[in-house]
Amino acid sequence: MARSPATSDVFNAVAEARRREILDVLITGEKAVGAIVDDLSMSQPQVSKHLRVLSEVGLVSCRAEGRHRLYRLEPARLRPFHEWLSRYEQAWNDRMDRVDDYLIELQRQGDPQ
Amino acid sequence: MARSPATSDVFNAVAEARRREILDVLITGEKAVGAIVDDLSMSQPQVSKHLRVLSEVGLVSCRAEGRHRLYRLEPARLRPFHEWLSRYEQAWNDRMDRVDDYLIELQRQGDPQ
DNA sequence: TTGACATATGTCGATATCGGAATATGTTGG
DNA sequence: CCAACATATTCCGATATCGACATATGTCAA
Repeated sequence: MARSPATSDVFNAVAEARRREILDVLITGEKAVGAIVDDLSMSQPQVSKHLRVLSEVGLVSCRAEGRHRLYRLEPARLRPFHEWLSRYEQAWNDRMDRVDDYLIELQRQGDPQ
Repeated sequence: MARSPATSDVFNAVAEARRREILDVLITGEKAVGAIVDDLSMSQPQVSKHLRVLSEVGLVSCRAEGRHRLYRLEPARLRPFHEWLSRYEQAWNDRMDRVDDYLIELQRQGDPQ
């Protein structure tokens, strides 16, 4: 057997740094593909392909305006994400209560990379 | 050229469903590898490998107890995640304000998968 | 219609990744 | 030391994915 599907869920879509960059650019509002290409330094096909992935997952939506295609962030789709994270908030807080431990831990861990 | 590194950051570590399952299991507290193997239905080597990835990113820590190795969640490492998400909260809220639009949108979008 | 512009799609090579099976390392108790 | 157990590592084939390049599709303007 091999790898499981992959790019088909929000988690994987967001896992790619380039795609996060695109989402970041779209925070300010609707943008055409060309505008994104200019903002970031990526080839146009790349941007289009990444937009496709983001689109398939619903993280962005698209609207035609003349010969341009305006892509727009769909923040609602980040919800699964948010919900998943919140399940860990409690564990997080439990640790945070013991501030000393937390600080010691940060020190001990350092930056794993 | 080819794909960029990958498994080396929190986003990618969490992108894999199996790894999320492991994290879920660890929410309740420290567990040995064998216990995780039992809880989920994964082979022991798989679990060990995924734990390695999670460990390299700092999402779990490990402590030896006899011949067992107890893995523990490190929720603090989810912070980058949380911060990234919060950048989108505003965009999210802006949309939520217009409740009608939101509902219509949910309807229009359906579930992309 | 034609040509210019905007975007999408297809192909390709290099590499990463997953899961499975076998095996290596490490630890404990007798 | 040895056997049994717990976990880690290595090797493998199958497949996904990325980025680069070339090309197809689509839309406007004259």
